[in-house]
Amino acid sequence: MPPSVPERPTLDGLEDKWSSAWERDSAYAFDRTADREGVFAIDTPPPTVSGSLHVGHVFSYTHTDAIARFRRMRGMNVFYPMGWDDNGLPTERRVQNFYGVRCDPSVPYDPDFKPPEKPPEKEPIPISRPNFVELCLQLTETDEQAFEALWRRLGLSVDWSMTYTTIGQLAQRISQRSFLGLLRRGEAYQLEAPTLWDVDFQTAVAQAELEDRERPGAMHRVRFRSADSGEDAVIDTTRPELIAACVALLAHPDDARHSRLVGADALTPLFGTRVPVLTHPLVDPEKGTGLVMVCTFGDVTDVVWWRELSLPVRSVLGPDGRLLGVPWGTPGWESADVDAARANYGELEGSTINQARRRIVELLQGAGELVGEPEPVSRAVKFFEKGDRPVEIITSRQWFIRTMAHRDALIERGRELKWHPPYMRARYEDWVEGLSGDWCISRQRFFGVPFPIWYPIDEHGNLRHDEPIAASEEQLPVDPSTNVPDGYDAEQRGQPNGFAGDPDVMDTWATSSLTPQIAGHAGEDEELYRKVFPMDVRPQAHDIIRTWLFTTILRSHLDEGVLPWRNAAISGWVLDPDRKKMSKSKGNVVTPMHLLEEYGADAVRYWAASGRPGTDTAFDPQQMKVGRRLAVKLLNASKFALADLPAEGTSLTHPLDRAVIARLSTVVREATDSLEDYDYARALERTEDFFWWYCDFYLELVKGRRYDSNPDVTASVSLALRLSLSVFQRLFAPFLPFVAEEVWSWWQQGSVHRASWPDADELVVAAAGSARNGEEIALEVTADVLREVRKAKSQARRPMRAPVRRVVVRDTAQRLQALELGSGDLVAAGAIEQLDRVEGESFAVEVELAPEPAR
RNA sequence: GGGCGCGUAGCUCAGUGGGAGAGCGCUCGCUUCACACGCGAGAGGUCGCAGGUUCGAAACCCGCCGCGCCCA
Repeated sequence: MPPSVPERPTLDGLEDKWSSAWERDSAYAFDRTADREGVFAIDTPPPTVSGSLHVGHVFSYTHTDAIARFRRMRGMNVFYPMGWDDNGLPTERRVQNFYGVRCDPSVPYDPDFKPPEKPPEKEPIPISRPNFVELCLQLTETDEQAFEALWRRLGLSVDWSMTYTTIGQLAQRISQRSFLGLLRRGEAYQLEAPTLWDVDFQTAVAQAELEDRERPGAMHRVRFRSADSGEDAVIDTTRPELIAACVALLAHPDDARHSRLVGADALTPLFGTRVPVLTHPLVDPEKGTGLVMVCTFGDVTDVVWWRELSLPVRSVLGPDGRLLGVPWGTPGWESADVDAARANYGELEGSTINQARRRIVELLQGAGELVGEPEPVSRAVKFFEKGDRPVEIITSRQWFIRTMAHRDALIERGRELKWHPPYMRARYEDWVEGLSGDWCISRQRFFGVPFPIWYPIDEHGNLRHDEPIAASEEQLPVDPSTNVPDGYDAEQRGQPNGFAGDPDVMDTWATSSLTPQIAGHAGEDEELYRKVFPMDVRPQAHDIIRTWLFTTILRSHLDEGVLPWRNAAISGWVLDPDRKKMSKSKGNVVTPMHLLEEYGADAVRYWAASGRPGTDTAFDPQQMKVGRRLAVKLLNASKFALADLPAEGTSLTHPLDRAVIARLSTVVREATDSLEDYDYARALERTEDFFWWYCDFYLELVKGRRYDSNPDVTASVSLALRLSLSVFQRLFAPFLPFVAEEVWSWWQQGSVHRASWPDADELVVAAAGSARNGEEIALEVTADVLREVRKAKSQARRPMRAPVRRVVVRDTAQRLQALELGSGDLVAAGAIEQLDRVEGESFAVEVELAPEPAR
């Protein structure tokens, strides 16, 4: 096919032109008839669908796309699906704000409900759970369409026929099926236990969803008294509002200061409750008085003490974060002075934690039990990462997946996995080693995958949590709040001798930890699943190693006994120009669409692909300009090499042509090795570096021969140009897919993205022993001299085409001999009339310009 | 407090034992037959600080300082 090169090549419109062509030709479709060995499967991260994608998404998804395109050109059958993570709290919050509604499960379903045009300014409208879920589905679908449009514009080579959502029927079936399997095998269990709790969202949260925030507080020194001797037992606490929940005082076993108290009981101030004074090695004798109170529950250490010392539970905190009513004087709530306890506690009941803390300090002061003044302190407080108030620990019934029992095996799995970059494995191991409890997966929320579980109700109307009724395989996916278990009628819901559905939904990570199974249709399409699982690579950012990466390994380990993938490719973050993490709360988030419009997709991708694996990278539009320049350069170099090019010969007969191909083979080898090792950035850097050199020196040197009228002269250079451009176009294809496709289409059949990746060995053959004959040195010396000639012209402020009367090159004999091979091109490119060579120790060039012509 | 990473030109970053590098920015020049969205040239650095290993250290080791992230 003769090349068809546009008169004025341009980048404008390439995104639309080629993305629709790729869609039309199913250019990136996974071929499910192919062999398992030829499959390269990617466990694409499903972005959270709440709002919009930002430039950080563009950054990391470009990395994955470059790898996908490379593997495809290597002949692999690439499985590259997209998923949308649309279930969970982020969506609920977005729907609440967007429509001005809130979910109230007690409200009946209204089939005609329409959200108001504008959200109400004051109170959100309470709507039923099914109505709420409908709005969630509606809004996420709109967002997902916008996300897909952006990905297409960016040129992700995703197979859009494989898209899944984490709220979809497929994901629900697979999540529920996996859960039921875990339940059967005893890896999932239900337990009433102290649980991390967010009082605003009123749901359990997991250890992995916590973050520390530094908060001001105050250390209070509070006097307890020994029940028998009346002796002081003074403790320090930041949480005096929990004194009513105190179940023990603790000292370190070696702390002599408190040994007389140990073994006796103490009375709590204000409430007069007897609590034992015990010892535990976790108490820090250096802190405060060395005596601490244990409450149920003030923090996670309290849970440890409560469990290890078999202490009772006294809960004063409700799920809404307010102090509960307490039946003083009944078993468990005994008091030395019941009336005083009632009176004092009456001041606190119903108030929030902060209100109660202020009031109890006044009560303690009034009773003379506060020693000194509260001392301001700043300390790390645990928050749910999406929450606004500190997490509390509240006893509730939750579902757990066993992790503690599998810790050693999970660390071993982490060592089987190949990490890119390798040091990221430390984050995984640190996390697994630091786990303190099993994974709580139930959430008291609405938009998520329900537990496929009902409970029988006995004749007295009590739920039998210990006899859960599991859904059958045929029922999946089920919503136990509308579906009915086998053997029951719908009328029996909530009735004595009837049943009740489990009201909770699964944590969003409990679904997204199954992305390899969901994308591969595990248990649904086993032929497909066996071809793609275990997958080749999990690409993701480093901040979710403890959540997504860890839980995915856990689920595959428990369900399949294997690693879910062989490689983990960890990307960094995009930081703002001040090197701060981009986040919505900081208001420094950059949305990508306008960048794609201003610089073009290839340019934005160039910036993204320049960020090293695992390394945080500053947002830098300047780099996008550089990327655009590179794309334009590829257009123009291709035009030069292809437009009206004379016929090529069958072999490279000129030494410089052989040399440039030999050097290109080295670049191909480096780029290939780097990409094989997931180092897209190095591959791009090496390719780009050589390409600019090639344009600045090789293309300039061969111009004389390229435009020669003698076909014997042009045969070799034509071959070299076509060969090298073909290689460059393919090397750039993973990074600059649009411009690469454009220039490829001028002269080649089919898509460059389905072309075969350049082969370094073939280039070595084509270069025909160039390196052996010193021809690469010839190319080097020739370029060195040309640079000196240019320098002389530039310093004389003359045009580059200005004629040179004489050039004297001083160099070693070997290099002078090599220069002979390139001298023809050199004198043409430099407009040199006479080229002389003088043997010498070191390289030096004298340039004598021809006199400036009279104007 | 522990772990990991980072510190090289004004900026963004390559560089893992022998020569101080690239791009951008800046300055100067050049309508050049692929490209002015271009080309050529130039200025610019105590390689965070201190010590050690070595014939030789930006690189390896130790300590410190600073930044970031994760964990406690």
